[in-house]
Parts: sequence; C-alpha cells; structure tokens
Amino acid sequence: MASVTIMDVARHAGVSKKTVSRVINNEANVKDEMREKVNRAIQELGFKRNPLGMALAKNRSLFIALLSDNSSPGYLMNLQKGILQGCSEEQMGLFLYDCDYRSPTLVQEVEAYIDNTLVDGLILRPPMCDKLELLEMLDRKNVAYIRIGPKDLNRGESLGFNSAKASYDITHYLLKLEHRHIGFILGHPEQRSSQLGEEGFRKAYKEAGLKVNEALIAQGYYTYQSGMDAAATLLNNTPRPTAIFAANDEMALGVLYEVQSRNLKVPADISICGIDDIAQSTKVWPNLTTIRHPLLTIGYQAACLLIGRLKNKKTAGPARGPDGTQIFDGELVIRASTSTAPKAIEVGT
Amino acid sequence: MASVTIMDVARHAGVSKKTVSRVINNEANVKDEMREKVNRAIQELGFKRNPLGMALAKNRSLFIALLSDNSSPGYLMNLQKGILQGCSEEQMGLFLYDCDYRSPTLVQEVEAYIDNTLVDGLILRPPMCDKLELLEMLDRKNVAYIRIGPKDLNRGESLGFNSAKASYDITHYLLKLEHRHIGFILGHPEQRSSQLGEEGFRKAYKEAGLKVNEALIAQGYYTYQSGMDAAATLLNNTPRPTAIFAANDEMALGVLYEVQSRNLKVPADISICGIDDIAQSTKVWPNLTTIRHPLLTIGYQAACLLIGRLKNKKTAGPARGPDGTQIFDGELVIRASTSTAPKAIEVGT
DNA sequence: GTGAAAGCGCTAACAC
DNA sequence: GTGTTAGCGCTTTCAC
Repeated sequence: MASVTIMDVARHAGVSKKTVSRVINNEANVKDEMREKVNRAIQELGFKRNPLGMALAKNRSLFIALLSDNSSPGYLMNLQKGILQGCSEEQMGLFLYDCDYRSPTLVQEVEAYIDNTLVDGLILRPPMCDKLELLEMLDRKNVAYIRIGPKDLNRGESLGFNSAKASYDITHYLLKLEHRHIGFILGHPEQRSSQLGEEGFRKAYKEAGLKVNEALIAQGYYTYQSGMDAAATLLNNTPRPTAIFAANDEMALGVLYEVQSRNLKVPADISICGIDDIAQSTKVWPNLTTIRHPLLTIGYQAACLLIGRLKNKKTAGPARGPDGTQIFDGELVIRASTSTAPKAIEVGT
Repeated sequence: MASVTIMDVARHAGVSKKTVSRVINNEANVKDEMREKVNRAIQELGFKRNPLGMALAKNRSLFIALLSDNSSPGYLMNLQKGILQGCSEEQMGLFLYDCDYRSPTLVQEVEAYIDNTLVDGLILRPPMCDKLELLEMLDRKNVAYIRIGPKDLNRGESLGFNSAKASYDITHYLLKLEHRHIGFILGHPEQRSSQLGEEGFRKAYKEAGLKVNEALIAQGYYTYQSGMDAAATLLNNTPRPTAIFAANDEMALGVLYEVQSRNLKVPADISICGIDDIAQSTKVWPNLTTIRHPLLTIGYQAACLLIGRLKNKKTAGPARGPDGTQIFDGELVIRASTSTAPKAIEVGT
C-alpha cells in the first residue's frame, strides 16, 4: 500500500521521528503546539501506525488470543462475542486457538502457537485455565493471561462466575416449587466450578432442612452427551425425579432430549433447568429455566483488562498487580421448562 | 525470551545471515552441505523464526482472518472449526472479526481492521462474501481472500455449496413421502444461495409433474427468528402444510419451536427439515432431517488454500489464478423429524 | 552459490 | 522538550 510512515509525518510536520512517535504513543513531555502540528500532519497524510514495526521494536505485539476447546459451543459463542466486542473497541485483533484439553502435548502445542503468532496475551477459559503446567509455561514465557473461571490458583487475574450461588438459587427455586426428588447432574470433576456448584446444591437442601438423596446425583462433564447419559441414569431411578437440574445448559439440553424421547412432558411430568442461559436455551421447546451467566460482560471485561494491561506494561516482567479476581453473579430466569412438582409420583420406566 | 536470532544461527553454523535465511525459506541455490550445517545449528540452538521480523521485511504478515457476522451460530461454529484445523496444520494463527453485515460503514470498519492487524488474507462467509464494495476494497488493498459461497461474482477463489441440489434433494424426498403441501422457507433474499435453493425446490416439483403452491413459500433470512415467523405464517394456511422445509437448519429449529409450541407432533402431524446439519440439529428432539453441508471440509480447504496462496505469492500483485471455484455437494441425512404425510389433512388453527 | 550492506517501520537510550 | 543514533529480526538488493 501507499504506506505513510512515521518519517513522512515527521518531515511533513517539520519535526523529528521521535516526536511523532511520542505523539502517537500519547507520551508526556511534548509541547501542545508540537503535538498539534504532528496530529495535523497525521490527519493530512492519513497516517496509520504500522503495528508490526512497533511490535518488533518493542518486542511486544499486543496481539491476544482466546484459547478454547470446543465442548459446550453455546458457552464459547457467548464468551467469544463479548471478547470480540472488547477487542473491537480497543482496535485490537483476536487470535483464536482451538485446542484439545486432553492432549498430552497441550502445553507444547500452546507454546508453539505462541512462538508462531507472538501473541503476548491470552484469555483462558475452563478447563484450560485450571491447568497449572500451562500457566507455568505462560509465566516463564512472560505471556500475560486472564483466567475465566473461579479463582483457586493464585495466579494472574481472573473473572469468575458465582457457580455456588447459581446452583443454590436454582435448587432453592425447585424446592420452593415443591420438588422433593431433584436429580442433579454435576459438572466436570476436574473443574472447580463443579465442586462449587455441588456446594450450592447441598446448601439449599440444608437450609430447607431436607436431606439430599445421593442416588439422584449423577456425574456429568458439561457436554451435551454427558447430560443425556446422566439423564438416562436418573430417569431409571425409583421414584423417578420430578425435576432434573444440570450444572450447565449444554447438559440440560441433553436431558431435555432424553426426557422427550421417552415421551415425558416437560414440565408437566418433569421440570428441567440448567445454568448459563446460552442462546440455545431459548431455541428449544420448552424454553429452559436457567441462570443467566453474564458471559458477554465477562468476555468484554476480560478483553479490556488484558489489553489494558499489555498497553500499560512498561517493563516486561511478570509484575502482576494485586489479585483482581472478580466474581459475577447470575440471575434466575424462569421459563417454560419448570413448574410445580406433579402431585402424585408414579413409578415410571 | 531467550530469543535465538538468525544471526546466532549464522555464527553457530559459520555461514552468513543470508544463507540461513535461504535455508529457512526453502530457497534453491544452497549447497546441500550448507543446508545441513544450517539445519543442524537451527536444531541445536532451538531457533524459531520471528514472524514479525519477516513480516516487516517482506511487508507480508501471512496473518489471516475470518470475517463473520453472528447470524446462524451453528453454521459459523462448524466453519470456524474447519478453518482452525487448517490453520493449525499450517502453523498459522487465525484472527477473528465479527462485524455487522448491515452496518453502513462496514467497508471502512473492515479496512480499519486490516490496518490494525495487517492481515493479508481473509476468509469471507455469506453475506459478507457477496458485498461487492467490500471485495473491491480488498482488491485495492491487495488483501487476498477466499469466498465461502456460491460463485457469482467473478472475483477470487470461492468454495461453494450446492444449494440447488440440496434443496432439490430435500424436496424430492418430501414429495416421495407423499407430502403435497410443503411449506418452503426461503433464505436471505440478498444471498445467492437463497435463489439457488428456490430453483432446486421448483425443479423437484416440476420433475414430479406437480405445481408449486405459491402461498406456501415464505420469506426467511436464515435466522432462527425468521424461521419462527415464517412458520407462524405457514401454519395458518388452509390446508395446513404437512411438511415445512427451511433453507437452513437454524430456521428449521425455529420452525420446530413454533410447531411444538402449538402442540403439534413432529413428524406425526407435520414433518420438518432443513439444510446444513449443524450440531444443534442432533441436539433437539426429534433430530432434524437435513442435508449435510460439509462445512468442516470447506473451512479446512479454505484455510489451506488461502495460506498456500499467501506463502507462494512471490510478488504482491493481485495475480489471482484461474477461477478455482469448487462446489461441494451435500448429502441427505434422514432423521426423526420427517415421515410420510398424514393421511387425512385436517384444517387446523 | 554465497555474503555484505542497506533497509522494512518503529522505539530505546542517550544526548542536547 | 526535542532530536540523534542505533537497533528490533528479518529480507532484499547486488556484488563476488
């Protein structure tokens, strides 16, 4: 392209390269008069700073990437959208990297990715954000990161969701609807949010003075298929649960499928709810009762935080500020998939 | 980082910088002996070429981006996955840019994005790939692109899906099931695929010697909501259609919702089908009969094609090869949402 | 075939 | 406050 360089601007404004550099970097110690002259030249010439030149000289690309695996696409979609919004405002690009959480060479793969793209900031979602070796590698390479997930490793900043409260709220709601046989599908056992969710579930029972039926707790993995499988197990229980609460919507959708395929009516025969409020939850019939997870906000904030930190980072050192962990609360959204428990409990098949 | 530069390698191997450069760029005119020496040094030192240095010197970043808007998330998810696979194999990063198709300043926004990231290749999906002004801007800026979509502008390479055949196949299938009142929901009127789809639909009728009932053709926009709306209209027809065929799955899901919310049974009362086979189609009950759109393959190929072209492009010029348009056929996937037409047709509400 | 020098666009360190 | 010089890591002349 007819690229206008910083040199052209300098000549046009009758100043030195460095002064122009100072102006475009918003540095102090530039006379207003000069600044204006330079800005005018930039306008007139249509100058755009070449990020590559900057990156090379500063040894910081300002590129960031979202590391994700592809389980729970609805969740990812929302988060991605929020992040992109933040990037767009900050005029930054977002790299995407799709990795397999279970890959034994995960850390090396990510490292190679960083070397290839020179990103210097990463947004990590679960389950990646809980992988200690990964975080250690990033620290070693001096790559900044924001973790999306409940803080439990004391590393970097993280933006979390209040899984315990969400779980508590849903359970409380179901108990209020007089459900006494609630099936609960846990999240991925290796993710912190799963334990927190279980705590919330139990807390609601305890406060209601009721005892949890352990037979109605099933293991899930946050995936659609695991929701289906767990539902199949739970539905074979006697008495059959009058409600099933899955730790995320992706699994709840699996439950819904399993229930409907057995010709049970939702919510007449059985209530279903999840957590997250992904787009799909309002695209199935009946719409899912859930907890709204402010993923868009979280994604947006994560992007802004990360970019802000990269832009301000003077020295390269891993000088992470005080723990900036922020926890977001969800909000109960009552839709058509839940109702009061059916009066008579039949022993179904 | 302990970054090893090309200079270090040169010293270690006892050759000049340039020779190393030749080796890592796989250029001809290097003695095998030299090449080996250099390669050994690269190994020993763990050298990785800094893409930024290259980008600056060559004025080509090799970065590519996927331009998308967020309608039809399932479609996007699949495409994205395919593209990422290709990028990963080629050791390239993928930038993501989410834009609003309807924005009046779309072209400027994309241009600013290119200036900010210096991407020199773009993958365009519909509806972006049909925007002539956008393509013109890209040509002017000498940014390569691959269009995902039916070729109709004679610009660049494109990977297309055979929408006409897909539509024909579905319609043919429904007619074979003795449906005679098929509601058809068109795609976005500004996208070429929509017209092709309509042609396929009509062709199937014609070949069967039947006449299309124009009242049963409704306008859609490829979005979930537009599918719901169109279904609402179609279901009020007398006689009510015994099947509804939507031009993509996203809309078909909207139809399914609308139908189920009216307490109609699928497929007993009404059959539903779509096109694309997005993940969601096997996550609803009943699973959707559809045409499998090889989006993963298309995305993968698009990435490989684009990257390949960038890597080989000697001179910057927009020297696009002969038209490499490739059309992929879909494949009928029969699932639970379709069955033979109900015998007696009731006039419903 | 190979190497020396110059330069991509920008910023860092140090003068003035 | 501002300008000068050197250099980020790589590639491109163009000699040899």
